[in-house]
Amino acid sequence: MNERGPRVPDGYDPGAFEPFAVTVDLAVFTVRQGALHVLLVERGEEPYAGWWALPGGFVRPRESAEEAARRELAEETGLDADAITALHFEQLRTYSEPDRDPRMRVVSVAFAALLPALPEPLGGGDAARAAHVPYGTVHDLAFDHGRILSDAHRRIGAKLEYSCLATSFCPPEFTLGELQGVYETVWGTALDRPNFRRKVLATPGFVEQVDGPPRRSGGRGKPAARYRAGPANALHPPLLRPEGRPE
Amino acid sequence: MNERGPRVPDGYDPGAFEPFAVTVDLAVFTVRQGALHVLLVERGEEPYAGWWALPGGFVRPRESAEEAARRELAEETGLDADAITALHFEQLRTYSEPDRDPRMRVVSVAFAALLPALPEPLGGGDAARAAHVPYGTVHDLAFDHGRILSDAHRRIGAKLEYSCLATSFCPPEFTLGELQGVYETVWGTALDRPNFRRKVLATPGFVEQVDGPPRRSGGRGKPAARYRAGPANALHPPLLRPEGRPE
DNA sequence: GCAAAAGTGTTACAAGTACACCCATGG
DNA sequence: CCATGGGTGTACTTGTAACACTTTTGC
Repeated sequence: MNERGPRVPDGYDPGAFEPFAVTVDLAVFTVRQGALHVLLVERGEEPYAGWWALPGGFVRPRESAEEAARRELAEETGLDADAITALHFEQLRTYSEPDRDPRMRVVSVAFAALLPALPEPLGGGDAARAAHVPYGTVHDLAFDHGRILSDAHRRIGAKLEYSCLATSFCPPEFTLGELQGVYETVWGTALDRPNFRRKVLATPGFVEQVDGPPRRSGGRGKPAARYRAGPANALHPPLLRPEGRPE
Repeated sequence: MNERGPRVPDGYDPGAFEPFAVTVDLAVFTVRQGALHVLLVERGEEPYAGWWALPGGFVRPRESAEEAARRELAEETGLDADAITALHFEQLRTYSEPDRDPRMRVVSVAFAALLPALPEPLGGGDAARAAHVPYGTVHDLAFDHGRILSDAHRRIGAKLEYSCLATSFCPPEFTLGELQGVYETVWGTALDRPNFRRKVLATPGFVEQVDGPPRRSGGRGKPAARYRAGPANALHPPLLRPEGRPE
């Protein structure tokens, strides 16, 4: 039967169907010290007590999944609302297998978010235990979160190829070396610097040079010019990874 | 608060939160007579009685959204289970704005499906009124289905660029002219035939030539060689549309 | 001076674009 | 014999890959 068609006129009685819980799960990525990190929280109760899990929570009655995702991220990281609205947020897909949560029927909308490597304000939120963990070091996540996380990683990697997404991993001003580092850590491959440079600068609106003194990127080496993200959000032609396979 | 964390120990009482209805909505595309068509159903009841809408329905207590989508499509088209499992099915995204359905809180997981232009078995299903409508001719759809449909169209168009998806629009055996027609009708642009041909044949596993007599594609012209879909599902390098902008 | 990082140049090759042209069939 | 769609060849342009080389800093 099709409850939205004319054949089930009582299909809209809120008590006529089994209730679903709707949650959001967040895959929050950061590039720190040349390694890709993910924000994880430690569960305090059964099931999976003591396990690492993706941050997330219930969608409230009067908010959309996107709003819930932003709210949860704010609570988990302690970032203020302005910072949250600025960063890249993207719906991944929805996980709805009947037994993905042993307690009840939970349908979860997964999101990916990209953070620049800010001074770590964790603990400012109300999360019991939360940490940016290097991607790939925690293999057993609660529920189906391991699958969600690997789906998110694959998606982010693919999007770097044809979008300007990489700047979302960077602070407001960055060097081309840092930008290249984002690609290299997410993809796990080395890139040719001269070619990367040309490619980025040849794409109009990807990055804009910032006037002013060049920036020191730590210790040795020639000071690099500073750039900020440009208005473009698509890359044409795409910046394909060496042996890349999309999707 | 975060009901999946340790701070809300009663967060799992099924009655403790407002119930959500979870539905699936389907954007079912076909290429017929050189035009892109979408499967729409006419609503029989309020709200939006008499309006065209995407087919869809509630997710049942023991099925995933993917299973619900396949079941609904079978009911709507009358196709048998084998045909349904064979065709391309893809989760698009989830629409969760609180007021997208005026009656109650409905979270809908949207799917896109691609059908080859089969002999139309519509009415074999139990849909009141369903039809393959040329894409773009119906502008006012019920609920937020207009938005879902345009999102689906954009996604399908983008996926043609880097996946072997186009063969899903074709019958088991097809000509390169028909395959090119799929690209041209979905993208709305003309393609150079010699280049298209070379590109497709140069991608290993995209199509495989079928031995046997060449096929007449209607009336005039040289008979074309027949092909079937190959084992590949990604296109490397991608087949970019003339002035394509992804996403 | 040496290592490290930024930045420039060059060359060889692969891929995409835009055509002109021939082939087989139906009317 | 001509319109129509299938199929081949080719020159031109663009993009990519690889790598040599110079510049500017810290130590």
